[in-house]
Amino acid sequence: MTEDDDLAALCAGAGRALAEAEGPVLAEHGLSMWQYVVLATLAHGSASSQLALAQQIHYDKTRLIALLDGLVAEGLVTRSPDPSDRRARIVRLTPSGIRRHAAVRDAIRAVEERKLAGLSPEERRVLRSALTHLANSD
Amino acid sequence: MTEDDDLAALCAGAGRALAEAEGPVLAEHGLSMWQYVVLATLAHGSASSQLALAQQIHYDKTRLIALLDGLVAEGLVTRSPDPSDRRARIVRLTPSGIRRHAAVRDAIRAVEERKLAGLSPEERRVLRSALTHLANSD
DNA sequence: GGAAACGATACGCACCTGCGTATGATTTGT
DNA sequence: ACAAATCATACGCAGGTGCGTATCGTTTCC
Repeated sequence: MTEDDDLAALCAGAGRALAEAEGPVLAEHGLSMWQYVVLATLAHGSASSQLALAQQIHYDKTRLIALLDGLVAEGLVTRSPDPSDRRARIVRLTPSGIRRHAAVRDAIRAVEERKLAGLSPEERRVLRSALTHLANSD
Repeated sequence: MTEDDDLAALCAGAGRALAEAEGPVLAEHGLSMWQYVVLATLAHGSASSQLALAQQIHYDKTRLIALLDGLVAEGLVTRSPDPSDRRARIVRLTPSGIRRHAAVRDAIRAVEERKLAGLSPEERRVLRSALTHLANSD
């Protein structure tokens, strides 16, 4: 019985299961998946311009504008001109955005914790490391 | 440094990387991702009706018809009436479909092998088992 | 045996997505 | 200083996606 599914299919299945479990949590906090991804990326601090942000999260740069508009309207992020390059805008979390992200992140982690139940710490470590390897190889 | 990305984000990243690597391989064999998923599912033998097939691969049942039409037109699968329930159609791989699937599956596995380079057999085992666990829990 | 459920199919709709194009402001390279 | 590249933004288009609805033949269940 070589069950041997494609790795891609396994990733897709796990990803879908996680997304389905996390969807309601995001909804409770009034955020869409992409809005959360933006907040998380900004919280991580690794995005300078809007273009860089779009590339980092693999989101269409022309539609990122509307996404950010929504977050700005909710007071979760700000768009300020970059003093060193006045073409670019620097996107930053507001204090309210920081709080919102922290709250949602904790809720998300609780959901993941539940989905990971039954896996040893070592298995979890290997899982994360292997997924990171797959995402960054080649 | 609690890099600690969301598991969902990690799965998405790994899945995207695999899909990007496998896309060209599928194209070389003249198959779309969904066509390959159907072939693989049929090869696995675990689908009776078209409805069951759609649910198994999480594909919209109303659009599965056109997908199957394409595969039938290419002579890779057949749609025959189920003798035990004349409403249902049994979808089967043709000999040509079996060969096509085997060829693509081998090519896909070679790609995955390359992406997995650097992971020990034990790590690969844990990865597969953990992903399966995530996909099937709850 | 008649009503309700079910499978395959067709069709339309609303949304999301990636992609190309355009424009204005600003920076960079020569 | 002038041309070319760059960033944010707007707009549209073609394709994919899930979802609801309808029809037709068939099966199930009282």
